[in-house]
Amino acid sequence: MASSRRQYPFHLIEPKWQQAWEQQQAFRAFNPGESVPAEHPFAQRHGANAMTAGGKAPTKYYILDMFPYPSGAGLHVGHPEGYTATDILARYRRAGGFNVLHPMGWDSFGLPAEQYAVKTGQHPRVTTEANIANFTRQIKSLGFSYDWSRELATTDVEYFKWTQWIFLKLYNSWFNPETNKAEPIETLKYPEELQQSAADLQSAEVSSAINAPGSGDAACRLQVGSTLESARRAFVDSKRLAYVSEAPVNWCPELGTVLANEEVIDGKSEVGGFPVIRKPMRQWMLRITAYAEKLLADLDTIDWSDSLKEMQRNWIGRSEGAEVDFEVVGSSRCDDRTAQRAVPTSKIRVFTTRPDTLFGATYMVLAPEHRLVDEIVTEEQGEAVENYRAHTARKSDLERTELAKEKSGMFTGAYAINPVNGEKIPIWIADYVLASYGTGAIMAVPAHDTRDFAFAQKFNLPVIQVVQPNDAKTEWQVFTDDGTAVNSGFLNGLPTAVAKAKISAWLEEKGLGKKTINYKLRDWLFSRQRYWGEPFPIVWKKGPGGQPPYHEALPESALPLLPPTLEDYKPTAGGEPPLARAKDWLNLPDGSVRETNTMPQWAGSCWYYLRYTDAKNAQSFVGKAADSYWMASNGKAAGVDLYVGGTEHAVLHLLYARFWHKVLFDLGYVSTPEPFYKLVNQGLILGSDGQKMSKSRGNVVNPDDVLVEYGADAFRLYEMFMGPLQDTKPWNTQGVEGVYRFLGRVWRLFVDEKAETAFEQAEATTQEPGNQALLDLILLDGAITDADATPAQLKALHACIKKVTEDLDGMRFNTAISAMMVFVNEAMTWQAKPMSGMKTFLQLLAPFAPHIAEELWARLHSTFGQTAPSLAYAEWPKFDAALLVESEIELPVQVNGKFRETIKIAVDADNATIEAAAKASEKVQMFITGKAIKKVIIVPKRMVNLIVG
RNA sequence: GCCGGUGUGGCGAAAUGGCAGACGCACAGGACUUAAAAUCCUGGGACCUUAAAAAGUCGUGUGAGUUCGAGUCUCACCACCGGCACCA
Repeated sequence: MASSRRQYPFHLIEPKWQQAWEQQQAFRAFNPGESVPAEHPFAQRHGANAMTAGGKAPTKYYILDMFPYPSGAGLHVGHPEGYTATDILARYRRAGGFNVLHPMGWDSFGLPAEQYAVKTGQHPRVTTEANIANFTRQIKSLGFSYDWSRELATTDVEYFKWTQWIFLKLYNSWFNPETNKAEPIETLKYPEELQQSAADLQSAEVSSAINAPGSGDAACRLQVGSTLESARRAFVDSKRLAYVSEAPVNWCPELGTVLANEEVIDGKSEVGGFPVIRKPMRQWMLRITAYAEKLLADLDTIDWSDSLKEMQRNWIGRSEGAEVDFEVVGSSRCDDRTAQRAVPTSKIRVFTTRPDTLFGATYMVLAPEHRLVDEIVTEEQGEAVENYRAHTARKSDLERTELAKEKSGMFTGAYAINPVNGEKIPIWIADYVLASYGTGAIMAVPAHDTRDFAFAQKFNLPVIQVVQPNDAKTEWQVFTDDGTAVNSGFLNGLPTAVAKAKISAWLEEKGLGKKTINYKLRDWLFSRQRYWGEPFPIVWKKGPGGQPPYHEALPESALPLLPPTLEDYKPTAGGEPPLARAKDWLNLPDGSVRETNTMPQWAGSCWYYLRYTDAKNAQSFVGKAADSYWMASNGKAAGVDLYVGGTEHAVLHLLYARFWHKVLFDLGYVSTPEPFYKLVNQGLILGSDGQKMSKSRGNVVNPDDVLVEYGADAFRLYEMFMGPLQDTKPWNTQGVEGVYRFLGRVWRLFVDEKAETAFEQAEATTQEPGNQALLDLILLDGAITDADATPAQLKALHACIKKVTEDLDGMRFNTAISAMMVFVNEAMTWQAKPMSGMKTFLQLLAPFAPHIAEELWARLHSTFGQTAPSLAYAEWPKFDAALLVESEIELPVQVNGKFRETIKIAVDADNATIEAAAKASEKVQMFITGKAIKKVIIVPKRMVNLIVG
């Protein structure tokens, strides 16, 4: 397989041009206000003052790759697929006259470096930096046109300082439902009872004022005897976009940390596949649910693939329905605590998407964790219910999922009244009802819900039909679609949609319920029990008079908050996060202690695209001018113009980043509501066996090896030639050989054969392997002259310009490359090669294979005594449609819709001429002689179809 | 189960409703060479017929439909890939 002879000296050309680009900082992007050095190619194209106050700044084009986690394994061939696509487009846009921002950086917090630290005691920063160095080397060897002056890593102190700063903004903001946006916490008004004096304070009233989701714990803290101050604090804390929750979380014992819902797959950790259990813990949460509606609605304003938008929609999970109150009857086990309540909790609120089936509700189910369970359970059922609750509490998510086939539950002994018909229905608890969705309680309509039906079957509960399928043949049992209401009193005969509207209005009128929208989206669990992450800029103060401690944010001036240096990176023996080991860091002089959790890896990636626009700003996370220039709305486009990365981030990174961006937008720190206008997912590259690449399968391809053998240009070209960017496709090393041969043909199209031989001989005998001077032995082919191109040559060239340009606009890299192959195949046959046309071809090739294009471009100019302008900034060629017009075309002729022959005919021939020519064709004659021609269909310039009978 | 996507030669793929398989890989034959490599040229969906060809028939997962004409549009189904999954 190894080629014994290089197709062309890429091993000299590629390092040469990579150095040249670096030396002149060719791909440095200039910010508004910057003056450009006169010798920089950007200045030569756009003027040195283009970016200064009076200058005419070119339109920006922000093209971004998802930055990688710098793992110890180094780059695999999947990374450069996206990077090559974006690089080609970045170079294409630069040639098109745009000011292109194309940066690269590192998502460098993360678990592997920490696990290595736990094992070896090596500081994660050391590992991380070594890995970044390796990634940098690999990425640079591919000749990408990144602006390295903007390089950043999420682990940089100067970067995570601002990550912490954004956290403070979240902490110090609340979502105002009236203005429908986030606002500084200062605009939050206390409810009336908290404006009064402490003496008037009734804890029950305060509880009722606090109804934000996830605020149950805050309410718990409001015991009788709270001071006004702590009550107010609890109220404010319950509204913050970053808040503390004591709810059950996904705890992964193996990883020693909690995980976000999104990081748990089938009850196992996404990383490592370890079991995850539910465990109540104190955690930091971000109130992403406040943005559910905006995150959903704004999907319509951005250009992402349908499948990706759909994934986000499903994850947000909006559903419209109604909340209905059911009165509880029967005995209530009143202990001292509940007896004191001013208003007995005699109502159970449920959420349903099918209020039209209310007449069919034959029982109710509460989640086992529902807070009313204790109050309604009867004496006789007390123990059984308690046992059931204990049993489900022990279950992990995995067990809950695995046991889902078999429903379980327990009768509480209590009954509720169905508000529409006064029927008494039993109240059960069951773990198929989730505490965290809706109200944590449902009305069960077993006739028209598969889960309720299964439950009713198991526990012998009645099933009443209330919807009649419109198709009479359909069985009504477990019919969950729309139909017509039956056995439903005043709803009878109404189609489902109408019945829903009518019952909703009726409920609202009677004060029994109201229309409601629910979301599957949960708040984002934002803390991790790890070392290698951003520490929270939070301290815990001692509560006055023996009250529980409360949290307080550090001032911005205290940022960055650095993590302490540790000897041992393991969690403490008591299960505290590793930061708790650093006693002098942990404990502050005034007796307060620092938060020991750290932020998840997603934090840093939520805003890195903003930092790139102003990477060195020491005053602000991003400057106003930089933000509004690079993230500006260009007509409809807003934010990053093109973002390319893998689908694995469809709901994690891409949802979190949109959320942060919207908060920053609401608070006035950024100028656009969405971060990424167009998003494209590159497909997976499989091993040559068609399997996912993995070490265990031994099918991993290392780019370094490919580069040694074929060079960066061939590697880039192959990655793009394999197929459409979005598709999953297998790697085939012989395919690399194919594009490598193509580059060899390009080389031989330009280079004199004898000079090539002389070069090879000299290289074989030289002592210096990388001797650049040898390249001077290369002379161009004498057939390249400054003579005019022939019409045929111009046609071939302009067809190529047209195809490559259109395909680049549509991101069809594979067909663009094939168009260049067609051109080269034809040009190889030319006796005389016109210099101007050859130059133009190099411009087309340059985005794909920049090194060989630069080398030949430079040689072409110097051979003809010209100074070569920068290829990277040379104006993209335009095609001349007039040159592509044919005087005569081949027209396919069909008889009865079957292709029979092509005829040559003038383009502008009229229909009569075409018909005559078609009939005259010898082959066509065979099929039409002796038959009557019934009809002739002529599509100009397309085809002729003769219908005979 | 629900949602989204994909099915075209030996392989990667290409085709505004109009000549299916461009371009490339692998393969076969030839030229060059003492020979090989590299390079250059030629061939190539299947079937049928033939000494060879020409001609012909079939052919884009399966089955229907729309149309003068369908890989492309519509409906039903099958397979594979990705996502979600007790969300009321």
